[in-house]
Amino acid sequence: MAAEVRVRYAPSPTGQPHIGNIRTALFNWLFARHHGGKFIVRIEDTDQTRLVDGAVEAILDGLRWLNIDWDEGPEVDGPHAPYEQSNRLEIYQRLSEQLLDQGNAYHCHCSREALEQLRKANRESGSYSAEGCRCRALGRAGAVGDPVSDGERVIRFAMPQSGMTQVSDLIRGDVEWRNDLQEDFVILKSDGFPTYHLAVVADDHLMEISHVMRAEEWLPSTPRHLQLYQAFGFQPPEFAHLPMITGPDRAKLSKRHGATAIGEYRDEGYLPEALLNFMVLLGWSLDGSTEVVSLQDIIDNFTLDRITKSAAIFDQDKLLWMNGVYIRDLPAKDLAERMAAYIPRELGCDEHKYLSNIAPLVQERLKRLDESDDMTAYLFGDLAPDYDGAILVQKGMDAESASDALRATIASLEADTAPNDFGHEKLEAMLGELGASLSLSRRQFFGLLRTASTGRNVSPPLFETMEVIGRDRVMSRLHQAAQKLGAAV
RNA sequence: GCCCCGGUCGUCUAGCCAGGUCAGGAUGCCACCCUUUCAAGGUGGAGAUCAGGGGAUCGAAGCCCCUCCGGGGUACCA
Repeated sequence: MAAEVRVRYAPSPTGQPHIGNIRTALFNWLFARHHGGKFIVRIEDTDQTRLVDGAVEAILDGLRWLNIDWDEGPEVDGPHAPYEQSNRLEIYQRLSEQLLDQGNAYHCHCSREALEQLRKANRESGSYSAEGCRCRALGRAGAVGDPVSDGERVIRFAMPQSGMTQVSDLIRGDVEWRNDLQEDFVILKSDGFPTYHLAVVADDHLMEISHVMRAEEWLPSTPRHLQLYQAFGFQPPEFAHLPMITGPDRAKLSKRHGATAIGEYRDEGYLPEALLNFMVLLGWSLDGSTEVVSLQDIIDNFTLDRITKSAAIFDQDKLLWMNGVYIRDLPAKDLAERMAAYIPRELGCDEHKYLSNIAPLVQERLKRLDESDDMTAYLFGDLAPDYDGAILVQKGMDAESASDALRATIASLEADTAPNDFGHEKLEAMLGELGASLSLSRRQFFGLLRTASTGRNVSPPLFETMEVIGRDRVMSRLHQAAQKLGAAV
């Protein structure tokens, strides 16, 4: 690779940025960073009918969230600005004129319906045939002379009617197409906007893109692009068509497969670094055995020869596992801060501090950050007063023995602990001994205390949890539990 | 219909290009260990006739041919 590596991510702002789309961005970015090249973002807003408000911002937010930075593009600009195709219309129009002049393009007045008929009539190939549409034969002069449909005309590229077009794809190898099977595709629409094909070729050339890395769904349109490069006399870039990401049914990932927008993953509490690690493994591998890879190692080893050819199903289960791995790997303070973002209350200064005491307790139980609120609810404030007292009674006990055990615990704690003397080690020693004298199993006794202290029968280790909750609140919760049991007895 | 790409455990994949030990790892699932619950961790297990069929070879997941299946593309969408 002699020249500088320049790759681009070229999304259309037609909705929420898709996970498959973002994966393409990620691969381009990794490739650029691996080669010390440039990563460019270009907004392909050539379809005026599908624009969605706020989509550009959502796309950029998605990139930022994953920590993918761009060297040229919206907000940062660069030597090839503007980076929104809607602001580059003159370029495409000028280029279309050039093709018209060269005889590589022509005006076409045919209606969609007429073309549809043509395609149907051509049952064998099912494609539009230049023979049916006479516009190409009319040439430039003929088209201009038709005042009636002047406003409806488009410009089509005149595909060569013989020969082959071949690409040496960096991932798929040599692929070739018969030119006579290709349609004369539209390059400039009747509204004056270019189609993807014209715009992408023009801008990739103008922006000096060295490698076009895009999803496999683009492979079939590559011969069109190659022919455009040739007609313009431009040197084509290298092409690398990435395997697609599919849903469990192996069809192209779409909304019906559940969460597909990058923002949903953020909202559900996935760590960006975990999602990134997971996504890169969809189609790329370091060595076949390493799964958790640091970003630096990914960048250092990100080469095209390690990219798979086959499409990959997006496996939520494995993502969840990996998210857990990354959560467990976080420094407690960092985890606490991230958890705070998922607790839908304003946390005071004390509560933030408290949260960093809690974080280590829930760390290895947390799979997603959005569980933070529920998983810490009983640690904050007062216990929900209305949990069912019946869950206090553990397997193999009755309410009376539970009640007795609770009263004994209360008495013992009141006598032998103080607010500043409520450490988990001491609690464990004390209550372990007490439990032994009670003719209850550890499981039963500790289970009872767990439920009484937390209102749940699942929690982090009991004594650490009690310590974090603190003596005052533990005592009041024990009393509360005793009352519930008293009512039941 | 036509064109193109793909096909290794349920899933992500290593191995393929430069044929040669029980096809390796991870996830998910199951069991056991640890254990005050849930997790985490540890150990083990089930799970792939390498899509199928031919062929050349002493030898094929790898090379060649055919078939099947899956997907993508066939728009004045990207």
